[in-house]
Amino acid sequence: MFEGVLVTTSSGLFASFVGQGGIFRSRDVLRSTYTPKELPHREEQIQELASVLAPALHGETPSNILIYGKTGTGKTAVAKYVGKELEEADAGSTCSVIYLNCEVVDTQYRVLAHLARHFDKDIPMTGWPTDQVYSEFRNALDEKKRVVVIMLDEVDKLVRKGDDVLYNLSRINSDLVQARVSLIGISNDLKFTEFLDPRVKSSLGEDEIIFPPYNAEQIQDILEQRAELAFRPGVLADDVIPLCAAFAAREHGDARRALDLLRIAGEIAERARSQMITEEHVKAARDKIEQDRVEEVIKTLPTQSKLVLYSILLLEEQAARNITTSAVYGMYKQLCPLVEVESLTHRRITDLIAELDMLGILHTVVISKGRYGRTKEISLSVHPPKLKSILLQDYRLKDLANFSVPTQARFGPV
DNA sequence: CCTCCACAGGAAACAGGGGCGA
DNA sequence: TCGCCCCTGTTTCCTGTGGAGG
Repeated sequence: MFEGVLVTTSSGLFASFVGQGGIFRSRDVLRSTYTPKELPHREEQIQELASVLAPALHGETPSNILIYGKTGTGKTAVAKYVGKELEEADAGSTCSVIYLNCEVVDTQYRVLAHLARHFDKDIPMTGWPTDQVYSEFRNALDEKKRVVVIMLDEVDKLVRKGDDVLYNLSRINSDLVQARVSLIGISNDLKFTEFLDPRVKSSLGEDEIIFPPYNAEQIQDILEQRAELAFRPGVLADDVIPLCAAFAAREHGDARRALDLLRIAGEIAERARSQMITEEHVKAARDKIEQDRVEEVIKTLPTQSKLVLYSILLLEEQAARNITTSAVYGMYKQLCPLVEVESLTHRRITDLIAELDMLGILHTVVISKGRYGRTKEISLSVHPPKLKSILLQDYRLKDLANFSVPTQARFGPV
């Protein structure tokens, strides 16, 4: 039955993927790592940052800057863009820009090693005393007259682990004879300076730039600009971009979300061998993103919460109607010894159920049954078989796989 | 209209693990 | 190194409450 098909495509497993026109011209354009040539609706911030950094071109030291803004507001893109422009505008090659992401490079040693390597210094991954790495870096830096702009993306991650680096870097200029350093801190936590050493705070925050969230129209512009590069002409249905923008604007103006949505919609359309991306694909993409989020949340839940979820799952499986907190607690009590977990109190389970409700995994309603008391009715908002398979991925719960409800539990003494 | 069920959910105490200064 | 404090998750104790049945 399938032989015919196999023979015709035997030229290669991927033949059908190569042959078909495809939707994407370049899907990387829609990834967050891509830095576009133009940044719509960020002209103001670009100007501000550029005017602060401009003195570097005359060999003067620019002020240190802190850049604030929520995720997906273009902080990193603007910083990288301006950095690139600065290096290109610099004729005498006296200034350079070093970008590093403090979420990846997250300790004092690694930051300094990274900086020193930028000047072709050989620094081992580990082993040297930190101050040796520091002086190595400083010497390399001071070899000639130049201005170095250091961009620290997600500085807040660095602060959590002690801000010694920031302190050292912020006063490195007094240690230098020829070279000059200017710092740019990028943070999405507006309050992170509260945890900062006051000296670092005042030196780092000489200048501040705030990035407001995008609104729906602005996101739409960004999407249109990227879509032109990312997709083949004519594959986008008219309402796709406005829809993506509307979904993302609802989530506090995060452009990254909008781009993800568009990219995933494209991937879904491509997989479906569709010639066009339609509204349906965008909705499917939104659902997929939401599903992935829920899956991630469930996977990282503490064991106790997973047990509670599993209890509700079992109750749902035996088609119990109106699942109450105490029914869940009864089931939970039975499960605990099976996985060798200390059981918590009823009160605590009430809270765990409330948390699961908050996360959108459950849905609960408080109802009063008059004479017969007051309870919470609980229902799952995740597809039960799916939930089961996610929960059983946890090795601690594997013993529950073939557990079935003892009958006397259902019709036990009243 | 009143009662009283069977819980919800607030308040406070508690446990124990980690970080920090002396 | 020790003691102290703080933070988070938990327990204990408690008060509050919507509405069916009397």
